Amino acid sequence: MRWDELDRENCSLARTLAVIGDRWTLLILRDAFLRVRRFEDFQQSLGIARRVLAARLKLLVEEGVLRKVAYEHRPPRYEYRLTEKGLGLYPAIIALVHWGDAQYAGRRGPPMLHRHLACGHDFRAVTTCSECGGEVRPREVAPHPGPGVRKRA
Amino acid sequence: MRWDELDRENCSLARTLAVIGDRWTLLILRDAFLRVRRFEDFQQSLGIARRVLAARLKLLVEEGVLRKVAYEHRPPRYEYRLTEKGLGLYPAIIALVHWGDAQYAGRRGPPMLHRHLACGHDFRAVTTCSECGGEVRPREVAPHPGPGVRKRA
DNA sequence: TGACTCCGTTCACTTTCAAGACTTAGTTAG
DNA sequence: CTAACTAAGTCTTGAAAGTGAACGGAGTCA
Repeated sequence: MRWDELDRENCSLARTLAVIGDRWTLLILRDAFLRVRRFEDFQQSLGIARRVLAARLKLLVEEGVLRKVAYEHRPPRYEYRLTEKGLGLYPAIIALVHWGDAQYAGRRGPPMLHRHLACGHDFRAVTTCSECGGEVRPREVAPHPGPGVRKRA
Repeated sequence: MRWDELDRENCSLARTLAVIGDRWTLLILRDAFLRVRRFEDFQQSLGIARRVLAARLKLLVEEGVLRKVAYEHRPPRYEYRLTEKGLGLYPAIIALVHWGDAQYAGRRGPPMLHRHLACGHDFRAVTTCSECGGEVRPREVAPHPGPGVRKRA
């Protein structure tokens, strides 16, 4: 199967990865959450090939994850900002960061901390159940077909 | 920058993506969470090139995300199972699935539902703060350097 | 003996990526 | 007016990774 057929799969993860699943996109979005907005800044922050950066930004704009906002008119220059849809990826990104912190931080601790402004503390992300509020553990979840299933071709 | 230099970056997301950030790995892990365990089953489920599947499984075993368990001795055959470290990726995966559900599910609803066995209900994953228990929203988080920071080279 | 199973490996391409030079459109300095 | 500079891409070229199909090994089954 080629990658560009993935978005037709009957799986929300596959459709998500068709948009943000390549090697660089989540790092671009991490930078976006850290208020990086301009082509040149993304490029220098990530060391990504310019051609690839241009392609990724284009896709993210087409998908509505980022939007281009003019910040200068002569010459016209645009910056890239997260949309609401893009902001919706925050839980996934913070979960990946937290996994990296747990697995790869040295004895000195993680390179970044995250302060929850609502309570003022540095926090870990905890995945909880929308129904009972309890923490969700992988072995306590049973996936089953939902209303949107289609049969495999 | 080449991809194999990423794990030296001073960022937990970069180090995480160095392990699970390629196009197929999260789909392999999705299958693993759905109790797919054998080479042939991964290959047929995903339609991935066998060469790539072999390389990914090898890396995931080396990284301790999966482990090989013998299920037959003559001829020796192994299956791939999630380790505790691998199970730790569940919050990230469920967050990505939830984003896909929210953005791409048709009017009939998502293709898969997830039942929380602790309470018996189908649930959404909610990212909450380990300190105050409140739901975390992206604009309410301030990242700042932690004890493990190193200066950029 | 021959067909079959499972887990990979090899081969012959095709596609994507990395790194840096180049382009375009406009601004600022001399 | 000209030259240098900036930002946002685009182009080029060799290297790397991915694709799909065929092949191999080690054993089972009829």
